[in-house]
Amino acid sequence: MKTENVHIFNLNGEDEFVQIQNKLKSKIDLCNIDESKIRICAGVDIAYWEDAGETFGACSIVVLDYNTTEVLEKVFSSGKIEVPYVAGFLAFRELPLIIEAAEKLSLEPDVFLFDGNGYLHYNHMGIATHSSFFLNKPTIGIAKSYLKINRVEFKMPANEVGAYTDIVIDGEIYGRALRTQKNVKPIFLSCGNYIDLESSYRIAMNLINNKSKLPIPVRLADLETHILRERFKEETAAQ
DNA sequence: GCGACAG
DNA sequence: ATCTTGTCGC
Repeated sequence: MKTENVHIFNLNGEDEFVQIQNKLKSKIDLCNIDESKIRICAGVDIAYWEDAGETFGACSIVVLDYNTTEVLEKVFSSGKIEVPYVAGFLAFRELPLIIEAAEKLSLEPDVFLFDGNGYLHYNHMGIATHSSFFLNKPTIGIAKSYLKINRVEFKMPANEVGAYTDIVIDGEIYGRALRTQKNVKPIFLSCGNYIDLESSYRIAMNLINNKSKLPIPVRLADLETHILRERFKEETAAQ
């Protein structure tokens, strides 16, 4: 699948990162979507490892039939990670591998689910939102831990599958603490882009089974990156 | 110096 | 994210 050429690479420092975020932020469109038109969905994740003092990563995108959750396609990419992890700038670290993998897709997913936040971000520009500008598709953010913004804590949702509490910061809904399994900590859902929160919620819940608290596409991508890491670890170490 | 900190 | 064994709870 073809990705949009949004320049974000070869940037110098966090000041330029913020400039890019501000520029893209103004183009965010949390529009309503027609869920009945969703046929295929995708999960995106990255795993890391160290070798000779350098950091490497493997990205996996797993494409599923939205209705049957049958796996339709898997693509990956791997390589040296050049950008350090800094909370708030995850996209600049992970996007190169994500784009490389997305370019290998023969299918065009109707929606992408990311391991990380979207609109629930200091600058509304978490990885799910930022990625949408390359993919030109609706995206959803699924984080496993809470990113606190302006010292606002989230309210723990009821202990029932599907229960949630909205995360409101300065009067604006940023995302949702969502219970996808009973007796399991909630996940943190937010719009990526080109989609509304209610649709994001329904899509995420439609992709939950009793195997994981994560939506199936994200969970499968997570598992896949671990397999890829074992494979590439040996290949890079052998050289 | 200390705490915060998506992945 | 990753390093890692046992162990508490349903």
